[in-house]
Amino acid sequence: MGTNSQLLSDDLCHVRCIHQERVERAKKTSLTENENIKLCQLFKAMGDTTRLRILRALEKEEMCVCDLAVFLGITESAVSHQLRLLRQLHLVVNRRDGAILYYRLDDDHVSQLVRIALDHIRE
Amino acid sequence: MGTNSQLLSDDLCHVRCIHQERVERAKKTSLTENENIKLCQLFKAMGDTTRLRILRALEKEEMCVCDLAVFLGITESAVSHQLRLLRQLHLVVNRRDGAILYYRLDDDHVSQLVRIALDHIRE
DNA sequence: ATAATATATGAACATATGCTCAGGTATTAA
DNA sequence: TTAATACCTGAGCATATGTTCATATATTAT
Repeated sequence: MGTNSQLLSDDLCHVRCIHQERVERAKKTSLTENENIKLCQLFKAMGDTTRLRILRALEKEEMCVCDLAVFLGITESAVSHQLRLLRQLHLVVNRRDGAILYYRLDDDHVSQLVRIALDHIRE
Repeated sequence: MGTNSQLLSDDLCHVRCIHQERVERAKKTSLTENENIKLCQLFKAMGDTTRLRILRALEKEEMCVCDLAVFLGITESAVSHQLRLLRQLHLVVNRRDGAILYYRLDDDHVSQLVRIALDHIRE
């Protein structure tokens, strides 16, 4: 007979667990389901080549859909789909000037995230 | 006859472009292909519920594979697959203590990224 | 050595994702 | 009003992704 916490766990479901206390602490300090999902959506949005290039481009100056389509080498439809997603996550906003919609970053969080991420990959 | 830059673009491929200068500037200031891919990989890695929960848990204290499996409610195999990915991107590292591998965050970039992302979704 | 434990790996499968195409809406110009 | 421009949306399709299962490797205990 040992004192390993694995002996305390339920063997019926064949679960091994060395440090039950760590698991409990992790559960207690974890984010809410809703926060976790929103965080994931944000990072996932930035984890795509096309969307990241869009965000990087808008960091410098506002652009319209067809500008971005030419810059990226994809259809305006594809750009529009991605911009909708970025809008929903409050990463970009637009202003209308006649028939043209100019997109820009919503706030500077994107720039901050990119800066830190660059720090990471360059170290 | 107008002065819109769209008239200067090549009509053969049916490409519209309002602001050719902006496209050029975006191209000039864009990241290298390699940097772009690495940035995407980093954000994509954090853009998944399971991996983000792993990273958040390891922010507090180091854990082994079976701890994480119990915490997450998935198989150790699934955890191991995800940890390999996080290792390859230098987001986590491990130390061996006998047969057990303890995982922890590689550096504090993850914490910084999460903090800024939380600022964004909470505003 | 042999068995048990802890983790890693490859294959397979269901789901998610990003793109294009076709067509739709909104704004402007004739 | 009609045509043209700028953008949006839904469907369909090819690819990517995350999980489990079966199995392999590495370490420890008997």
